Amino acid sequence: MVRMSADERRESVIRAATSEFARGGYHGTSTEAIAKRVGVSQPYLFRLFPGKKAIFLAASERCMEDTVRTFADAAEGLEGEEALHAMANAYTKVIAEQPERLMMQMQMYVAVAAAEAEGDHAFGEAVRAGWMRLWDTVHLPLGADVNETTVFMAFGMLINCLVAMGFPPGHRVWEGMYPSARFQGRLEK
Amino acid sequence: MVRMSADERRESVIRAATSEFARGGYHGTSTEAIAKRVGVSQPYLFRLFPGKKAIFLAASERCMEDTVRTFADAAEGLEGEEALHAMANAYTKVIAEQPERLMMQMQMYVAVAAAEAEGDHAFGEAVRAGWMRLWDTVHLPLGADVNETTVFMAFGMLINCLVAMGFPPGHRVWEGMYPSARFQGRLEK
DNA sequence: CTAGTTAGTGATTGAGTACTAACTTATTCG
DNA sequence: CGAATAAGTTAGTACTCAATCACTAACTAG
Repeated sequence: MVRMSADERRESVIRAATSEFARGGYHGTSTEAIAKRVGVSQPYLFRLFPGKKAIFLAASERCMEDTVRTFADAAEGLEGEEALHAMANAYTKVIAEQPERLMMQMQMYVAVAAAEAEGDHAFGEAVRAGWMRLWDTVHLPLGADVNETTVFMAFGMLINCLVAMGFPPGHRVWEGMYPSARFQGRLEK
Repeated sequence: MVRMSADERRESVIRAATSEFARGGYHGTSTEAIAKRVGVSQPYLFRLFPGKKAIFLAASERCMEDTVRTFADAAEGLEGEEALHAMANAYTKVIAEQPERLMMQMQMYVAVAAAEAEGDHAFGEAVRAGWMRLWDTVHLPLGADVNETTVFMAFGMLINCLVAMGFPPGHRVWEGMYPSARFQGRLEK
């Protein structure tokens, strides 16, 4: 038996939960599945977190945080066309290497409506705040142009949806997306 | 007691299921909730459909069909900029009047990954086929320009996500989107 | 070495859920 | 009318799942 500090365990739980929730969504994922992936007993999760919802929230916030950082790091020190190119490339890397992060995003979005319908207003607030943080993070490097930022985010959401639907790389739906030369031409105007 | 033909009932079930699945997703929606909304006993659903998955599939296909028709009708007899404007307006109307159709789309997309992970390849195939039908439907009126079509679809997906997250009308995230004059300027180049 | 704390488990429970089987009621039509 | 058929219900089963409780094993400070 490998013992860890509670904080380290919580980290493991967040990672495992992200993978599981990304696949099955909130309701399609059992706490037992998460526990199994962590390598810990199911009841122990409830000592690390007050409940399943708290685990989902933690995974959601981590997901947003990671994405914000991805873009912030990519665009660091760059501006305009160069920043755009760098951020697009960074996201391309995420698509290939961590598609579960995109899926977790999607699961987050659809979970808001459900939560709000049940009276849980806090979750939606957190997700919207995360989105605004993400928005602002790409907005400045892109020259604070609302239209350009909106297009950038739109492409991101299209990518998420295409990945969710399982379109394989190389399929014609990706044609209008790669290379990010597309973005470049757009900014030049 | 109001009796209906099985086919009529199935229609009611599809409509009710769309509303319920849009909110809770596949796993977050019970067949009892659907039955209640239809006004029929829960076991009777299993006489109208072979199982819950079949209901979800039927609702998904209907959702795609409706969206394809929305765009086809809007763009009928129009081309280029005019078609773009008409389709954008049509979708704006859907956002306002039937947000559940957008949510059902999202639920469909995330359900594909889960289904595929469970070995159900057929559902994903159906959704991807629907997407391609939708793509082709907007592609021609937009002048068969891959880039324009991709941007159009991207905006659609961004809208879906913003609606899912519950951003209210008038919020600044919508700024870069309305009016669809945005689209017009884009095509003129 | 021992007392206290922290990490972790096993057993269980109560609520919910997809689906089945057997039965009942309305409608149609010869 | 009366029998066949189609629409619908009630009761029940087998199962899953989040959460609780009572307990044990490991680490650490004095």
